[in-house]
Formats: sequence, structure tokens, C-alpha cells
Amino acid sequence: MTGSMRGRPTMKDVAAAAEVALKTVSRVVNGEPGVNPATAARVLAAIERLGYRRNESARVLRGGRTATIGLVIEDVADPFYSEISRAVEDVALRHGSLVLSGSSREDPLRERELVLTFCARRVDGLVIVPAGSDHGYLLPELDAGVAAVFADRPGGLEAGPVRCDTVLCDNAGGAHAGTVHLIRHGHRRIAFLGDDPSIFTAAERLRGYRRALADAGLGPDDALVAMGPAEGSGAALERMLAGPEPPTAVLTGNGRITVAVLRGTRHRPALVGFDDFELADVLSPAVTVVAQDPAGLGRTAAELLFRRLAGEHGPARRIELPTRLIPRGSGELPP
Amino acid sequence: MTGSMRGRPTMKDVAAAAEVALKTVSRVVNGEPGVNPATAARVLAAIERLGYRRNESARVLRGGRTATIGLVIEDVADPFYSEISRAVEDVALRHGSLVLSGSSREDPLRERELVLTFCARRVDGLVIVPAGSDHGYLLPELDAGVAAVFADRPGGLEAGPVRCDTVLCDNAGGAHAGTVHLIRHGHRRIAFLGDDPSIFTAAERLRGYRRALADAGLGPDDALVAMGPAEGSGAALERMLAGPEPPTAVLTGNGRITVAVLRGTRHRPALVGFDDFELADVLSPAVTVVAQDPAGLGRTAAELLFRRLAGEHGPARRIELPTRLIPRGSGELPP
DNA sequence: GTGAAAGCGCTAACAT
DNA sequence: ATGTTAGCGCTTTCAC
Repeated sequence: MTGSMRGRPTMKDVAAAAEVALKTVSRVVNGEPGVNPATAARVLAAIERLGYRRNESARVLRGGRTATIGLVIEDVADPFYSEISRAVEDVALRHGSLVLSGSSREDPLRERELVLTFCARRVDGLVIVPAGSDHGYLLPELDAGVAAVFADRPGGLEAGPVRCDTVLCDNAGGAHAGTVHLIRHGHRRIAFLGDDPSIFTAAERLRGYRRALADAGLGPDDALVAMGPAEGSGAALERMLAGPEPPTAVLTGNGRITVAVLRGTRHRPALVGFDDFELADVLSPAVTVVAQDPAGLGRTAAELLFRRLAGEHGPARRIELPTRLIPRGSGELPP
Repeated sequence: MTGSMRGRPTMKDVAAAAEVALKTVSRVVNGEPGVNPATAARVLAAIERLGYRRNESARVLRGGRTATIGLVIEDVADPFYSEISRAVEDVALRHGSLVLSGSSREDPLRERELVLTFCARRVDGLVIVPAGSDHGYLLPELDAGVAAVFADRPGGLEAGPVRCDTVLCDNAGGAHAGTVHLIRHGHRRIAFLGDDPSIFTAAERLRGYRRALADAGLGPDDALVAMGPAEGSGAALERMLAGPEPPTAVLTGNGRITVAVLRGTRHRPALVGFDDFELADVLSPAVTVVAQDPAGLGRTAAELLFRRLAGEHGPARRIELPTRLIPRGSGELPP
């Protein structure tokens, strides 16, 4: 029905239409017991007729949960994060919750603004992929009762880590495995193209790469390491390849960098990419990758969050998801 | 400050701490004029000290806007839709709004549930990529004052289209152009692999393909058309290729189908894909595509929405964004 | 320039 | 089984 009253119908309107008290409508709407079926039917009919929908703001104001969680990622349009989004959304849906999401664009200030805006909207909890490293701003909110889980990167505080559950990938282990794989295939001069080392995952992957070299008795060579945004990766590799002692293999530090290398470099050395991507198997040679589990990251983070929301106590947990090396050809090329 | 009171501080608490009346705090929080700077400073200090944040639910209840819009897409993890998400999010941010998003998974019931749940949360407006074709459920909400814009596909009603702004791609035109391109390169037997024709975009693209064939005097051949989810596309093409009069070229109806074909078929005929995708240029041969503009779709839809929210009146608009054929090699192969 | 009071739509606690 | 009352935290009159 296209109502003729100004604004939306309220419980009061429904009560008047069904000739019952406000509270009876509330009981029916909330499925509370102790309502005569006949009365309930009358109320339901009035609800239908007026097109009534409960005003959630009022319910929340009264002290209820919002049944909404906030999600802060770096960029929805990046497949890695959109996988996380989907997983978080799925878990939220199973728990009857909605997701407010926002992209931080790797800007700590935007992250902070998003989180605080979400909190003003009284989200029940937050899944955060940290862009910044100082999460002091979160403490009052945690005190006030919001739950928070960090995903992909740990949340930080001057005094140490924030006491929140955290789900990470085994970044160092994955980079180590990728590097070892190249070494096993005969490579001695292996380049690493990673993102800015101020980003946790980038630093961890660099660490894993270096450890693998050291384990194999290969000295580090700074000329083979380039850290920074993907835009510069292609050029950086070109420079290395044009140098006096060019690398015979490359480990790329994330999906965007892998793509930049695939697109930007004519003559390609052996390649292992960190993070899997669509069509990696269709390229020739197909691209060997260290696969992360973004869906697992999102799912686990959301599940931890809802467990906390369900009242689970105990110390903050830190879960590290394993990576998986998928040989497809590019990482098995000889030097 | 990590407050010691139970719950969050309210305006009342701030008023008490600053020794002013509630209303003065409200004035400061909302930047209303007519407050003595010294008083304002005292209030601000109290706000800072207590870690006060306005309760948005209360403000909304009082009749304010939620500064939140709802976005319903098919699947966040699909690059086409995640591009739309990003664009919508960007526009929303510029307008000081947040985005509640949800994936319909191509299920009309989920779409309906998401939209109605968003409305119960009193979103100011909605951007909807319709999964269903009957949007009668929207009418009461539109009456109640929510704005809605359809993106990628039109919203429907038994009595005709819903009177909402709509932003579409030129699906038929794009498919027509792709088909003409293949015809120009000498192909006469051109297959079309599209999604289920109950999906608006799939039907439109099929229409464009057929029209191009007719324009060129090529009779339609149902053996060269396969409509359905991407999972079956590879096999469908294999069957066609194994048939008595195999196609020499294929037009794929969306990105997922293009990928399915690239992955599933050994021997590939000439190919034009509908919808661009990452690495299309890196494959060999590089993939010729009819590029849509998902970011433009999302941006335009969101901008129309905010224009309506700003009070713009007038009849529902229908905008059709052009597609662009990008020749890269696979579509220029000879028969 | 500041404040007191009413009420947004709902639910929890207490009647009947 | 049903109704009445009192707020949740805020903004909107209107008074000082």
C-alpha cells in the first residue's frame, strides 16, 4: 500500500490500525510469546497493509545491538581484499548482521576516520586491515564495548600490540618457501621486488626471503632488492636485468607487483609471485605462486569477532594461516 | 581516556563535566552558532577528556539523515562489481556518507531481503544492481522517502519499469560491435556464449549479437548459441568445435565466461570477450574485448542518487554508458 | 548566549 | 493475554 500519511508508519500507527496496544505490536514484531494467534494475525495484517518496518535506530537507541559490523580494508577493487570482503560478508550474514565497509587506501588517517565513524554508528564489532601502526584511538571504543579483530596485519600501539584477536598469513614462511623453491631450481641470484617495508606484510616477506638466502649460504645483495609501490617495480626489475650481475629469478612481493612485472618486462627471468591471481595458470609460462588464503583470512577474522560478540572471553588470539606454493612453470625455469 | 563509567559517555555526561546545559553541548557538537568561544572550549575539552562520540542512532531517531546508503550488487568478489563498489564508495565518501553493502548472489529473494533490511536501518538511498525483475517491494520504501537508483540492469514492475533513475551499459551496442568486428575479420560462423537470458544484460547482448548477424545477412544458427552459467561454457564451446560445422570465432557474454573459455579450451578460435579483465593484454594472443565502464556505472549511479537526495526533482532518468572495443589480437585472428 | 522541556520510535519493567 | 509507563540520547521548539 502506498500510504497517504506523511512519513513512515510507526508501531503506534500499526497499534491503532489493529486496535491493540503498542506493546502488543512490539511483541508480534519481535516474535515474543504470549500473544493470542488471532490478535497476532490482526497485527500482522495491519503491518502488511501499512507497509510497516521497524525503525532500527529506535531499537538500537533502546540499548539493542545494531547487528552491523564495520570492515576496513585497503581497497575493495583489489581482488585480495574483495575476497576478504566476501568472506566477512558471508559470515556476517550467517550471524544476521550487515557490513559497513570502507577502504582506507593505505592511509592511517582514513582508517581512523572510518573506524570512528563506524563506532559512532554503534557497530557491534570491527574487522580491520590496519593501514596505520598506532591504534591508540581504538582503546576508548574497545572500553565502550566494541569488539575488534585485525586481519592480514597486526594492530599496533606504542606500548606493544593492541589486545585484539589477529589473523595473519604466514608471510615470512611463504616468502621463505618461494625463495627456497627458486634456489632448489638452481638459482643463486634471486631478486626480491616488494612493497614499501613500512607495510607489515612487505617487511615480513622481505625477512623470509633474506632468511632463505642466508639458510642457503647465499649472501644478501641489496642490488637485488627493490621495495616500493607496484608502479615502480617493472622499471626496477629492468634496471637489475640491465646491470652487471643480473638476477636469474625474481620473487614478487604481492599481486600488484607480480602483474606489473608480467606487464612491464619483455624478457622474463624465472618468477615466483606472492599471492595467487586469476589466470596465473593460463599465462605461458604459467605463473608459480605462493598462494595466500584471503577468504580464510576474512572468514576466520569474522568468526573470531562473532565469537567475541557471543560473549567468549580469554586472552587475545593470534592465528597465522599457512601459505601454499603452487608450481606452474615460471618458478621452475632454469637459471 | 579510558572512562570508568559503564557504557559510553552521553551529551548529558559531557554537559555535567563542562558544567553547561545539554543543549550547549549539542550546539558545540553540531557547530551551531551562538556559543561563547570560552564555553565552547570548555565543552570541547570535556568531550576530549571523556572520549565522547555522538550516538548516531539517537540523532537519526530524532529525524536526521543516516548519512548511509545501501549498495546491493551480485558479488563483491567479482571484479566487475568490486569496481562498482569502489566507485560508489568514493562518491559516498565525498558526500560524507557510508556504504552498507551486500551481495545478492543473483538471488531475487536475497536482493529483497538486503534492500528491506537496509531500509529498516533507514539508509538515505540505495544503489541496486537488480537480481530480480519485480521490484514492487520497493514502492512503499520509495513512498516513505528513500531514493533508489538501478545500476547495470533496470528495475522492473508488473506494470512497467520502476520510476527510478537507471544507469546501464550499452549491452546490445557492445555485443553488436564485437560481432561486427569478427565479421569484418572474415568470420561467418560466430558462436555466442552468454549467461542465462533471464539476466537482462545477457539477453541484451544476445540481441546485439543477433542483430549484427542479421545486418550482415548471416542467418542465425542456434547451434552456435549457448546460454547459461560460466561453468558450462567451456564444455559448450568444445561441443561446438567438435560439431560438423564448427565456429571460427566466439563472442563471450561476460568476464567469467571469457575466463572459462580461456581456461577450458585447448584449441581456441578467434575470440572477443565482453567486459575487460586484468591481464587480457598479457595473454598470448592478447584478448580483444568489448570494455564496459564499471567504475563509470557506479560513479554515475551514486551521483544521480546524491543529486536526488539533495532534492533534485524531475522524471526518472535512464542513462546508457557506451562500450569500447579494444583490439588486442585474439579478435583479429583469421578464420 | 544559554537552558528547560517535549518527543522521535522503540523496548523493558511493571501493571492489569 | 494485553496494556501502561518510563526512559534510551539526541534535536527542536520556546523561554530566559
